[in-house]
Amino acid sequence: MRAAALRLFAQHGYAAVSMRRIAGEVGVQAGALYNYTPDKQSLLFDLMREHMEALLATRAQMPKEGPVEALEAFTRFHIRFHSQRPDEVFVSDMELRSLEPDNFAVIEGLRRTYEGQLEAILRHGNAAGEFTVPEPKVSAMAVIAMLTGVNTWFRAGGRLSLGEVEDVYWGMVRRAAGA
Amino acid sequence: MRAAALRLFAQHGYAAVSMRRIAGEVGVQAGALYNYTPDKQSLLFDLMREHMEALLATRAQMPKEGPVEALEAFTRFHIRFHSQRPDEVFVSDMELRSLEPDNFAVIEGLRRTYEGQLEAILRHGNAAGEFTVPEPKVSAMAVIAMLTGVNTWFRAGGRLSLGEVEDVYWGMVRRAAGA
DNA sequence: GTCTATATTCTGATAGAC
DNA sequence: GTCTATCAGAATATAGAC
Repeated sequence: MRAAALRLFAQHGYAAVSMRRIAGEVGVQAGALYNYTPDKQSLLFDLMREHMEALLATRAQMPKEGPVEALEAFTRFHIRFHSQRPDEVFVSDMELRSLEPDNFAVIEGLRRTYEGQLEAILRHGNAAGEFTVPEPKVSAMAVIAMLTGVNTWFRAGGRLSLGEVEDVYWGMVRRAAGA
Repeated sequence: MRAAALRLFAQHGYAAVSMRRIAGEVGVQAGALYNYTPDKQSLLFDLMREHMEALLATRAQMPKEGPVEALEAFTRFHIRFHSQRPDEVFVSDMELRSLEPDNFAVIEGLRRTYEGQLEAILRHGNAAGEFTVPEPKVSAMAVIAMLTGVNTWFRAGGRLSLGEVEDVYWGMVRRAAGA
């Protein structure tokens, strides 16, 4: 059910997908879904929360390094992690407005935590004299927006491999940071 | 009707907004809307098409310059134009999937035209020896994603003025391009 | 744990009075 | 050009049989 909901939400949007349609994908009737989720909103919220928690948990396993290495690691990690989960990323970016206020606050908090990690890397690099980033908070959001944009066009099997895409983006991020 | 639809589509999503609700915002009954649009899909499509055409028309008025000046002008223009039309940008980015195939193809074509203009600037800069951009097409999409990201956090009256935001982003774009 | 059936509300769109 | 009324169908969610 969760896999079907994720795919359908990504493709058509939360509001445009009915519980009947999710059930149809799974091969059951609509009523059966309510044995697995209390309602449609919880289904969306759980998908988004678990995506964000997986993102933070995976990043937490990365080694602590110097600013330049940390920035490169963040860049490559972000591209790789997000390119492997296009539906989760799409839903998490597009359906924030479909969350009820309490649920929105939770997801927003997780997003800010992630942004804060990149901001910290930029600040440490500035302090160490390795970066010249005038606005670490703004720059962190700018870099994340740039990196997440990979998902809008990258397709495996295209002209560039994912590793080559990482190289291009890391080159831009490195230069943008003044490293 | 169009202003109400734009705002509601941006806030709640196309599928989540009913014609009755748009009519309620306008202060008429739902049936009256059909004197102004043949159906809901046309309403969305017209909003998106006119936004993209305004974007291209406004850019067409900009003077032709050398690569560095053109890149700075593009950067500042993109941020300014998009920050003045947050609802149009949001709908145009988020509701591509709500367009019927023929309508999608039209909007997609307009988007590619715009991306191609930035790509051309980068290619000319490379040819003139003023930029060192390894992948102009990829870099153009990366820059546009980064710049459009301003809309997700910028609010007039915050710590930074729009001009200061432009300065920060132009600094990142300039360095990323190797200019 | 899935089914059928249903309550209740809402949907896009149309017809015809005025 | 807006209204009321309506069509035909779909929405979420629930109840109760099995």
